[in-house]
Amino acid sequence: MFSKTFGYALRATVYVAVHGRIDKKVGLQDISEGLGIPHYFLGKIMQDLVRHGILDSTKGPSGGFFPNEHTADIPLTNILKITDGNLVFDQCALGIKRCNAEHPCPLHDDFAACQMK
Amino acid sequence: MFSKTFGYALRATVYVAVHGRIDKKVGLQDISEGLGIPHYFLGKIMQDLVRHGILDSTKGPSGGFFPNEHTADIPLTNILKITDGNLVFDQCALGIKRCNAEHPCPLHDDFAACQMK
DNA sequence: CAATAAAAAGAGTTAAAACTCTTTAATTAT
DNA sequence: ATAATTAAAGAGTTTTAACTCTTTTTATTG
Repeated sequence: MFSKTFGYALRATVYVAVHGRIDKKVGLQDISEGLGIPHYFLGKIMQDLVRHGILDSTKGPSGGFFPNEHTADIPLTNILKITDGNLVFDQCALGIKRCNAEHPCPLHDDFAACQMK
Repeated sequence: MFSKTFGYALRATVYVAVHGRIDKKVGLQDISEGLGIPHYFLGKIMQDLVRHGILDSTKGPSGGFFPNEHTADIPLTNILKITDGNLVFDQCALGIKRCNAEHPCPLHDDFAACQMK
């Protein structure tokens, strides 16, 4: 349902939001040790988060990751979309192919209400 | 977080509970077509459910799957344990290795409350 | 009791997710 | 300017989950 990658991304974002500022960047090493996430793998995930504007980063000595003006307001679902794509959002909660507004499954309406696309 | 297999198992169990009785068995074909789950794969999953007593089955012509006296009362978490193991239950919600009752993470207590082992 | 129909069991293959390593580019400090 | 440091990018490998096929066992029915 949710990938491990999503969990890592979420936790790393919170970690940077809590520990970092523009004048106090958080290094990859620091995050991966602090959260127990494989170093190289987390690198890839962080790349993605920065690319999508969830966080900012700089290279070079004393470089690292830090929150930007949006970070605190980003809906969790944005991160979910980045790591896991839209699958959770555009398919039936019960996996029924012909489920739609006309022929809703028992969960259709409740589920639609919390998808907030 | 939850495997696809778990979703299949859950849906198939409900399908059999709804459509089957001891004198009206539900065939694998029927379930897999009704729910859009790959035939052979579902076979494996059903095997497991029967082995663990979630459902009953008989072989032979007009054989198939049917609910037993427990089926309706089985906690969803039993099925989760069968398909996904205990991982969801015995590790920290935030994935922090040194999280425990003494050194709880922010979610520890809330999460423990809903693990109901 | 033979033929048939169904699930169970065994033994895989394929595809996707998780993870690693190496090289390159950017930044800082000397 | 050069060396050092750090993230980005590229190009993988490994592991796990998802899925498939074949053979065997069990039950039913004519």
